[in-house]
Amino acid sequence: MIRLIKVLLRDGATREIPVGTRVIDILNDLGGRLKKEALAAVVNGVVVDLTYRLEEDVELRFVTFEDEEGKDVYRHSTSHILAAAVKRLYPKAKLGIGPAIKDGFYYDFDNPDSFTPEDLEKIEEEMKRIIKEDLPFERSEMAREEALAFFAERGENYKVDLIRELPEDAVISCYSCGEFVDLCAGPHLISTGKVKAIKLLSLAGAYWRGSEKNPMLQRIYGTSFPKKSLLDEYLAKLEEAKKRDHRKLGKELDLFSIQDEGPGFPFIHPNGMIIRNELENYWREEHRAAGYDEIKTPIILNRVLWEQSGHWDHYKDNMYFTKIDDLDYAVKPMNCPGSMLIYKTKMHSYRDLPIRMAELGLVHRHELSGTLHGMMRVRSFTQDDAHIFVLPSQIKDEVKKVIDLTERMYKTFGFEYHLELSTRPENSMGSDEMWEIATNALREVLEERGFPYVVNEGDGAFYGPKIDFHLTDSIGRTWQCGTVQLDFQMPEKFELFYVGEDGQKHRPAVIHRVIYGSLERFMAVLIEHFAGAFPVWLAPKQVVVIPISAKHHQYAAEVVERLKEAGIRVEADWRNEKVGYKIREAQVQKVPYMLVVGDKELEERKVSVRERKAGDLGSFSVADFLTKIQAEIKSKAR
RNA sequence: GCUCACGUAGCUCAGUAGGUAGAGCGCAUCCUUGGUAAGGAUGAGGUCACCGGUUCAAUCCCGGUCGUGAGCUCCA
Repeated sequence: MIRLIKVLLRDGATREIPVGTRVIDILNDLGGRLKKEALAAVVNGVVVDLTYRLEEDVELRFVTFEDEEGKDVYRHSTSHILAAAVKRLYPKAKLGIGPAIKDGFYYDFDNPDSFTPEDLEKIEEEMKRIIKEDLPFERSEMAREEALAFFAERGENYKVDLIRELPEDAVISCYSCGEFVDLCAGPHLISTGKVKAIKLLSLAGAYWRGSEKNPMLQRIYGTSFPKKSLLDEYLAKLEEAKKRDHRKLGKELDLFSIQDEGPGFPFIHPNGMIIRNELENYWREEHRAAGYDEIKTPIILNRVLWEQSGHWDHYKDNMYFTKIDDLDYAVKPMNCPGSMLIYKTKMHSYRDLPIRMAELGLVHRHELSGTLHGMMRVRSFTQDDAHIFVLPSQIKDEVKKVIDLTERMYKTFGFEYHLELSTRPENSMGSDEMWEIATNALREVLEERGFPYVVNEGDGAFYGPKIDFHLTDSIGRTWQCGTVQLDFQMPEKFELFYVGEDGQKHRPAVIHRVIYGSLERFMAVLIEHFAGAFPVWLAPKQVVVIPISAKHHQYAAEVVERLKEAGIRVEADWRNEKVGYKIREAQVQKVPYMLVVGDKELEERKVSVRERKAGDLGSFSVADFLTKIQAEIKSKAR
């Protein structure tokens, strides 16, 4: 008598099937689209192979490429195909690891010779062959000793490493496709033929297990999709990202430059300064309204201060030093100590708190040369910093206000964002209790406000936990910009106090926070977000007047003059060229408005308005155009 | 910092199997006065990243330095 078990499917239906039935048999029974598209199954919340045998009553659902779990299985299986191809072509290559990642997968190899881009093409061809062979992925389990011997015999010392690190009771499984066998927890696709469209993308070095003490392996990145059209779409997205690269646009639009004479120290050109000043103006407006005072503190301060703040012990590797009259000084990597000193210059009553001190502070940090990246990752940058000195009872309320302000400002630019909470790092100061209290305070704010958030264990600042804002740009990439950090350490180190209701000295808490993060990075993100086509309020050049021929120069000059008087950033293109040529130039420079003036406009005292995206808007009087553009600037329309 | 690749005119890039270089765009001058994404002609512009080595001769080969890119690690 065969025992029957119950399977609860996603639609709520229950099936009775003989024990030991494979999930694929149920799938075949279900038929329909799912039968073609299912990649793996989830049994009681665990992702398994389609060949998995059911032994007890379970909840079962199938996953396709639409599901994250499905994508992961798909890409992970493709990484095995990559490894199999590399092993065929380069038998001496040793295997590292090969996981699925966002948008694709990678596999690390230790090969005596380094791979070249030509090798990548060969490997891709071999992968296609393996896919064509439609080799089944087969799971097998091994005892620990057996697995160690198996991989040791094949010279796979990295795999041996991995097995050694597995917990005693772990099930050690391997998957094979054809002659290729890899240590792997799985699950995998039914066979290599399931993979339709593949592309190897790049080649890079990566330390074994992410530690610079270990040997460097060669990492091959790639991606795969169940349809060629999806792969093409993804590759087009990569192209689009390349077109938006702020380093490329920064050059083309003459916004900034980075020179050999100052790696990581950006030069901001006149066009870039216009954007930056607009950002600062907007920032000051919002901060004034939110009750902040603005300060400015020195860039170079005495060593003693940095010892007191803890930076000397916890941040020295990232700091620059100098000597003045034989005394040691440091260039500030953060603005907080300066703010602490200003707080200490006078007595504060509990009635004065919260005190919100904002500073657009230029900081310098020695980042590793290999991490520098345009204006995203630099060695000197201006933080839109603020330090809020609060009574312990005001902490949560102030953190909420900071989140509100951040939300307001990000909305202006059209960014969506998500939050991450970072907890105590290794090299940090203060007692566990203090960290506990601070971390809980931040967590409570997040929970009370109902914000979903991710926790980054051990990723906080050395003086306190933090909430980071990761904003999402117009093509779905995320960037860390804003952060709110709660700090009980600096007030302690600097012996800050306020006089309480009881006439006694009490310790305030400090909230460190930035909204843009750094003006440099924020500008870079903006450039990529808008693909260089800035909203009118930010556009370095808002209007170009285009006279049709020399006859119209005088009228064009009048128009320019009127717009200039109204505060519009306007220029005319006086060059001896045809209209189409001048329009193309303005279009390429992404100027929001072009005003064409010729005989007709001269006669009617009007301008023909062309908008960079919408095209020809027809003719306007100068006054009407001014009303329109000024309204757009005022509302910061996007 | 580490691995690999790269560094030629303001920009984007070609090139020389070792004999000191070329295109397009841009710029200048001239012709053209033209109505919504490139009119034509002429010209200027480079110690081929820097320093050393090999060679009769190096932009090219070799070594080093600096810088850039893709990643690793790290972060606003």
